[in-house]
Amino acid sequence: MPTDTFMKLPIDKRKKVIASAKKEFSRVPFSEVSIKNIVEDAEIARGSFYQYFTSKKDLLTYIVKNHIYEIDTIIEKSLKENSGDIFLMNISIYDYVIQKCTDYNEQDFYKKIFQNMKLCEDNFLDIKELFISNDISKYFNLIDISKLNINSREDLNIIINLLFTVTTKAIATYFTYQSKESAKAEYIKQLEYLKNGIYKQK
Amino acid sequence: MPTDTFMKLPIDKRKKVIASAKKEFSRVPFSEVSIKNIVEDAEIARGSFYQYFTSKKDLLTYIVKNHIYEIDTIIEKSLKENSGDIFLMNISIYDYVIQKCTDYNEQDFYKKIFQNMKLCEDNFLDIKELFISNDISKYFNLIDISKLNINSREDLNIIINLLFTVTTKAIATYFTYQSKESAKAEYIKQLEYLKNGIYKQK
DNA sequence: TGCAAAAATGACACTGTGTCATAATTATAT
DNA sequence: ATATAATTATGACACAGTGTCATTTTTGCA
Repeated sequence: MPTDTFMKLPIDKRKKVIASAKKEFSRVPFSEVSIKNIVEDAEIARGSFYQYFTSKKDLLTYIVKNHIYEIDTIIEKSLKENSGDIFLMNISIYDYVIQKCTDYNEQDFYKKIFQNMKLCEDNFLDIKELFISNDISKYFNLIDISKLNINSREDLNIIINLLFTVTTKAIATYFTYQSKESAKAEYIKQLEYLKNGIYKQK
Repeated sequence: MPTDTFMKLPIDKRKKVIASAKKEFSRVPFSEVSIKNIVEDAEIARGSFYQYFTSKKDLLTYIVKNHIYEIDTIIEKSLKENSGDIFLMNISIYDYVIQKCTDYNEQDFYKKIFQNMKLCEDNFLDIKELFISNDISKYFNLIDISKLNINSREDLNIIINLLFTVTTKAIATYFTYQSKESAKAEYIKQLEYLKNGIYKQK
């Protein structure tokens, strides 16, 4: 989290810093982002940056979480409105993230974020750390398992992970597609295969 | 690719450079890997490094591809031996990569590689660029589609991508698991869900 | 108005980068 | 064996960017 100092800044100055940061994060992958460029573009002293943020990671996490802050709410809402359907829940996450990230001409920024997201949590830039605040297992009781082909709580976990893997990849891929419609169509089709199986049913 | 100069080096010197590089790549994620550390550990001059490799990326790609060079052969072999079953093909890829990467005490190295692999191709450290040399569509005619629930060539592509996403993630996750057995068990279960569907079949 | 707390500043010491002129070694021709 | 050309090795060098911190400037408030 940014420091109090940053939070108390006049809104215009704060916006300018964030705008410069987004510009830089849109330019190159995370590891190549230069704080020098950000402070020059935002016209603040180098030292000031470190009075506002503890690190590059701190800054990026703040920007992203500040923008995509409702995921938990979206998950809960979707499950309640769709009688616990985990497929619709995943589509809700997908739609929400896509909508948020393509609004306000932020495509370049989020394209970079998603493309550079790690496959697996190591340092960070892992989708889970960046977006999902807590353990999603708290929503397990909202899921309707009667339609699912599971024998244990373990199985449910495996299914959730499987769906999450596919949704995450689909979001990341979305930004590289020419046609946004076919990106979504392909994702929906993948979910259909997950639902009914790739094999022909007898 | 490394330069001719590197290739013509005495085997011992080459091995020493590669060993030092692996040590460094095992220590930190790609972006933090320092060529300074590598040349010091390998006891070569800084300038020599740049006479051998054009970049850090060049070096890493060489090491990995040099070690995991048979993926294409594995895919072809598996499809031919298992009458075109794409699920068994994915398991073959999984097994081959895991076996290669856990042999020779290279776990730390490959753990770092997979954990820092990108979700999507941007710069690189994308699994596709690193491992798969060519378009896999050349194996399409080896796949038995009679068992699959598809209506078009497009559908087959979607299925392949879906499976590949899941397999890639499973490989990456493998290195973070305590129990290697349960890592594989979970992957196999995910494939079962992909095969027969998450929904109960009537 | 004065003074303490908060915020801003940029020079500084560091770390690491890739290059390149020069030196050392090796290969080839006579 | 020797001269010469080609290849390879070397580390100093100029750069770019980092995070810190002593100092200056601004702000809030008694």
